[in-house]
Amino acid sequence: MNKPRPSRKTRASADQGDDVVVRQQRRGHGRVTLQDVAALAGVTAITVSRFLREPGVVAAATAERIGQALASSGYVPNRQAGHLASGGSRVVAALVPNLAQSIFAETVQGLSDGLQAAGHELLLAVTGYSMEREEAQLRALLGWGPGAIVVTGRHHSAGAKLLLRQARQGGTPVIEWWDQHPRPSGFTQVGFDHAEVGAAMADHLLALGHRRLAYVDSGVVEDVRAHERSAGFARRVAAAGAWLLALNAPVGDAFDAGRQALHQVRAARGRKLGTGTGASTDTDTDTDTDADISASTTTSAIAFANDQLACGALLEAQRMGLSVPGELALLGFGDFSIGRQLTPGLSTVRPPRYEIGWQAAQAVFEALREGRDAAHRPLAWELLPRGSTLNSNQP
Amino acid sequence: MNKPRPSRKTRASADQGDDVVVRQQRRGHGRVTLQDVAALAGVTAITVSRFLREPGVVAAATAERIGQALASSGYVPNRQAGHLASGGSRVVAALVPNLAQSIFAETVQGLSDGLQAAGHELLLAVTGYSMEREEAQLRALLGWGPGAIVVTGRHHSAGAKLLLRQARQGGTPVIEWWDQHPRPSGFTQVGFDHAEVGAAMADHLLALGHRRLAYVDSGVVEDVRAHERSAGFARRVAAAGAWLLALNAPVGDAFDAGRQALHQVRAARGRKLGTGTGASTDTDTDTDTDADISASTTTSAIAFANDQLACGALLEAQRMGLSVPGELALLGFGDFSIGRQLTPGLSTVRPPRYEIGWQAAQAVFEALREGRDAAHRPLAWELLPRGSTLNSNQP
DNA sequence: TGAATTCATGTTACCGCTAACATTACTGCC
DNA sequence: GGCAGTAATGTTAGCGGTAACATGAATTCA
Repeated sequence: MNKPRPSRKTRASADQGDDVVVRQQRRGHGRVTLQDVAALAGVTAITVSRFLREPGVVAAATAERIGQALASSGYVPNRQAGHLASGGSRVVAALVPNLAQSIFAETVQGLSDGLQAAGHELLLAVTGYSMEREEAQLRALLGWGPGAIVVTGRHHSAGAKLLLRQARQGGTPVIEWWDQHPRPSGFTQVGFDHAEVGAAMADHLLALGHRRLAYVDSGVVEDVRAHERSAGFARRVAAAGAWLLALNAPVGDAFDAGRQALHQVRAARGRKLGTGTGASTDTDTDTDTDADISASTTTSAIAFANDQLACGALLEAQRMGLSVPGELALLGFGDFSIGRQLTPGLSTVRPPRYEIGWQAAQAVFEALREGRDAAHRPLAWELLPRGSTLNSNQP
Repeated sequence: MNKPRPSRKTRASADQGDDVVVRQQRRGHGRVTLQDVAALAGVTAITVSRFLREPGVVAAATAERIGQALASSGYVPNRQAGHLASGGSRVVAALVPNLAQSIFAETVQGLSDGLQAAGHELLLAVTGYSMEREEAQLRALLGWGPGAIVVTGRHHSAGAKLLLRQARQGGTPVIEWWDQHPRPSGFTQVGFDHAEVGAAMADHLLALGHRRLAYVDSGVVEDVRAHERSAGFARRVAAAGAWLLALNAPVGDAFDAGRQALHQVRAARGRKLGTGTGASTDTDTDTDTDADISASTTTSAIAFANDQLACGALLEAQRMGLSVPGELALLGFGDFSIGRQLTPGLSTVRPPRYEIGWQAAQAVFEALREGRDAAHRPLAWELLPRGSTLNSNQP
């Protein structure tokens, strides 16, 4: 790591001028530049530039020499200069709430794979489920003049929304992934409607005859999508006139949280319980229409914001000797491998984790190609009934 | 997303020149520039530039006006131009083999968190455990003139090594994470010695009296670090004169692979078995010193390349009615939550997943601050004995 | 009080590359 | 053979910032 580099000769250097005060030359990175390659090949920089972008436009003989010059010099193009000059950019900025042990890791991988194939690059920022941090990150990323921006969900701070609108106005495609909502946000959405998933989860349990349900929501206050699933679940339960116990998972390790949540639900036997943190009051619909509270006075099915919570509860239920799904049915979200491995297998919803990333990349390409907003990409999810809700003697 | 923008007036425009052919102006991104802000504040661009980098150097009154101009204009600095002009860069390029459901996700998060605090940005590439792809990615990332480069492990293609050396020569810190080897690679290493981990895993099982061991290595051929753990394990087993069955996990879902691996190990009862793919022949040390093959002729302990494999095997063992650790001890690597949740808990090694990312960021800062290579950062891992190897009546 | 110094800001040139226009060499054609 | 048309390459002027040097006003100090 030695800073001093051989001083490349510059055009305007008055070599022999003794009394002429020579302004100290500004030095670049010391890397090989287009100029250097061009000199090697006996052409000017612009010819090499053309060759790099469209090899066909230069004469065959020239192309040959340039090719050799490139190879022998170890030239690495300076993207900053290129993008500055052309105004374009092949960087895609993506923002995710979280990466560690989350569904987003696979989505980022899908995006990365998709971009890769087209020679785009990925600038990634992790917001930690904080809208404030998202806005700051967004501001920083915008400095790179990204060719496109991918943000998670449709809920952002007012400042972030402004930045996104401005970017879009400037011709930068903005894509919201992991969400899809009837009420348009103005940006291309690649994902699915979480309220619908929540409703489907409720339907599944209701169809199996459960009338006293519980929903364990994510303990992360800003995990808006989890709350939407929760709300969708609650509405459907209310519509069916069934009984709902809604609570939020404790913070900390998700498996442990699931275990604790199970105990909370069991402890609430026979009595109503509010949400844990009171964050999302609208999901707190304890639809206690006593018309239908028939035989069982205790919760017979629990749905969870994610598979980790559900698996924790499943393992705890087994430890307690509770029969699943006989005494208690459990339903997760996310379709993580582990859920399929347990016995009974965890019923869950499979979101298109990887697909969202891949399709987001395709949406970026579409927008850049067409010069206008890409179409929404509603992606399919799937409810996977397994042993934690289905008795073996049921269909 | 409408391209046409109001044409900002340029300095050299001969507004009234009728017969003077005016060269078509080149247009930028249409975004607010430093010039615009400066004009608003009644100063020149350089003053605003100074204010942004070091607010103290401009007069209080000027600072006030510039601050207002910045706020009202919605200025977003153009990093490309800035870095081009100054030669510096606040981007850190990081390469990981994989993100989805892997230990690297948390490491990237650690890096992201560390960089964030210091106003650096993260340019991420996923190599898919392919050295070829790593080299291509590296070449692309270098085009951004990153302020530092973080690569996974110390094994790279010849071309990639050359690029890294060149970058380092040019003053760009290069950091290798997730590895730490006595033989220096020339770059700063942030991680631990995987062979040592393998040895410790063997020691743990040997100390418990196991003499017929199996090691299930990663099925990913290019997962060099897993192979190093395997080799370290094998050496220690050989040194102890115990019996080793080494095999590679099948590809596919890691839990399923673990299940299958268990059957393969059981099927090998009494006979030797080569490695599955033959990738790492040096781990294939079937140290069949029959001196010590006493009572049991069947494998009594299996170590795995990762927790997913181990958990798969643990669940399968339970399904088969095998007693763990009575008939079979199981040991994983990675310390994923799930291992702690199962009964018995999975004995495993906890690598400093998040810490590696965070410390890599610190190493970047150190290198940039000191102007030379940062010191190696050997990080501690920990073997966590749990129920899958320890009988409850053992200490 | 006037020269030296400091402080605040401006001017110029340049980072490395590419858009727009210019030029040159080569082709075909009547 | 001269001229239009085309193909290949060159020239110029930026993109939006910042390093280096310059300048003028305010301040210090002998």
